[in-house]
Amino acid sequence: MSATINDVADLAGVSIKTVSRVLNREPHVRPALKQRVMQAVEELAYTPNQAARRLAGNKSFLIALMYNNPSPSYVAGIQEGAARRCRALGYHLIVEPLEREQDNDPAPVSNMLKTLAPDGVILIPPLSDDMALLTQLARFGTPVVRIAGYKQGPGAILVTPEREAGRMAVEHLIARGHTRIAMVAPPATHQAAAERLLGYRDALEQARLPVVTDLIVAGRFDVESGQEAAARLLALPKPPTAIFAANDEMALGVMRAARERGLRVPEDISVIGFDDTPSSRSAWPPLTTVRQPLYELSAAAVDLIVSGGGESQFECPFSLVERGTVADRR
Amino acid sequence: MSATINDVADLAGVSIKTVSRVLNREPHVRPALKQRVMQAVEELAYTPNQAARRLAGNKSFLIALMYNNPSPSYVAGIQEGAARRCRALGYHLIVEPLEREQDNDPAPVSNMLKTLAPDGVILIPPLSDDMALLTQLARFGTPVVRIAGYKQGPGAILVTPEREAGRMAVEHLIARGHTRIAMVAPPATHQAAAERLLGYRDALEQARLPVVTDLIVAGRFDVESGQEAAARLLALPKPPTAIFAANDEMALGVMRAARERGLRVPEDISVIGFDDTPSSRSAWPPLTTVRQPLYELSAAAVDLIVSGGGESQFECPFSLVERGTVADRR
DNA sequence: TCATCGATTGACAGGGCTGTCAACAATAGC
DNA sequence: GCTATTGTTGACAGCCCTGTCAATCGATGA
Repeated sequence: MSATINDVADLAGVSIKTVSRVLNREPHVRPALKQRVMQAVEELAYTPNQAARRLAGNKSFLIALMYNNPSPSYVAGIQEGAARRCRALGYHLIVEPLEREQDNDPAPVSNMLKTLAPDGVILIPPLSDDMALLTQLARFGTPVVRIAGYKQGPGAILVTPEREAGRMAVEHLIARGHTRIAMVAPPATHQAAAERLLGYRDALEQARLPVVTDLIVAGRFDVESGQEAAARLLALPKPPTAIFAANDEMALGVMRAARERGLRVPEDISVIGFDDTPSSRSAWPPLTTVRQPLYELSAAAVDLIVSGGGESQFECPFSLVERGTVADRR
Repeated sequence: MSATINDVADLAGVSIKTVSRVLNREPHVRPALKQRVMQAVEELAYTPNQAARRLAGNKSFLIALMYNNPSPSYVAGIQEGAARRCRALGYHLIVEPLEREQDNDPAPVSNMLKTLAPDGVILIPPLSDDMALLTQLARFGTPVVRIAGYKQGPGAILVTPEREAGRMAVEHLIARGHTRIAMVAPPATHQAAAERLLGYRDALEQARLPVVTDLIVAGRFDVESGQEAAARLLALPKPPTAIFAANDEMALGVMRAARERGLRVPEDISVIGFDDTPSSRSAWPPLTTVRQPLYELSAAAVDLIVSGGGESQFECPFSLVERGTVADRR
């Protein structure tokens, strides 16, 4: 079968403990020995056995990604970055899709924590702010990284500057000459996304434009709610010339509503989304949106767990993806 | 810390071996004892330690999902079904995104197989037909389930009746009075999807309609290639009245091409896709498409691994999702 | 009634690795 | 040159389970 640490030790002519030290990058090994060991490892194509490692020590080299986020592209982006980074560091990623927030059965989570004892857990919104879950994880002492977490609570928070990103989107609109800008806001439950609304206000205020409450309508992150919200917005006596939707799905809904009223995008109404989902790319006209660096974000989350870093913030660059739904009115 | 099997054995007043037997559903345990043990397990909230279990026995209770499929929604669907089923059976899912087919570095895979020793591996297309990978997996003796695998090769194949599904789509068109039906075919490399083309022919032949080679153009599964293909199709002297695209992205491209020529969907040209991605739902008009039962498929894959079942076929029901891109010409 | 045989139970030995600790070597300090 | 440190190395125990195998129990058949 597969080579064991004994084989390597024999081949290198050292004790298994020394091999172990080399493998775990522990100090106190002379370079010459280290060299010999590494060569033996190479020669035998030796790979340490994870189960034995975990049983003896306390590291499992496993990281769990928990989510109940309904957007496949968001989850996939995060997952891809995390898995790649894990691989590079000799870790592996376990995925744990949880049921919706209502179903707060703690058993599956406790279960997983006990059987697998992952070295860390990555949470993505809206789980990042699920207090019950956070408390449960804290009881186990498992390091937790909350991506785009917002509320105070146990576990490192990896803040994404959503507020700045929201502002960036609106500034783009303002720079194109729009002054009457509406927003399809995120649902109140999604705390991190609420920051986007704050960014919207920031941009408006900085440009000395009024913040009109009629121009802010909350949606539920799906196409239908975006459509409904936009229908209301466009029926206003003084309708907006541009609409910023808190995610792409709702932006697509906005475009639908516009079309229903016989309005052309972007000639009659400009639209900007958030997330850069595949849908936004394949829509017609292709949606101008804000891209989150999911890949980099989750890679950083893994790093944070592996390095055992405490509370930390990661400033990552959002970028505006200009496509075809914003008209220049200057 | 967490309770061990010894604690359970003590509480139940039996040997640890008996506890082990109960936990693993082995025979030769008297109901009375079984009862006592289960109660002790309950009381201590005991969960067996995966690492120890694997070290001692040969089961890791881990299943690996490997993919390099670029469609987030496809991967997410499969993953969701697999992870849920795993949880129900006491297993866990590891995800391994592989690099594109070109990068055939076997090291990461061997590595993972040796360190984690998963009880099985699930492959999704196009990996399901990656011979190099299949051979490598076979060398390790790890059970493999290939979702929508096509070519002969080692490992159980889980066939999805893509051919029938393709035919279903085209029959839908024919039933609506279309007789000149084009297809944006899948790339030749995607074997499973090639079945969809066969289904297209089947439907045409059964309806005694001619199979015109000019009406079959291959795409690359992305919006652009769908657009290009449709541009060619629509520029034909006798253009089709309906186009069946081998996936949703290309169908969206078809709609784009139609719009560019000033054609209305579905009034002037009907379009039907394949996969039921989120994009198809949020497109305008929403795309009529074929839904694959991804969730059920991957759950079945897990079952196959856990039960140790050999070669097997799973007939799963595709369904036609009628939305707004097919006109009735009768 | 007694040997026989299957059902039931437990003792024990690892599985592959890391933590602990003791042994020993090299270096520094006086 | 000699002791006090610090740096290196290995022996050994043990992590928590399962496989093996022997022991015990109870029932069956002669």
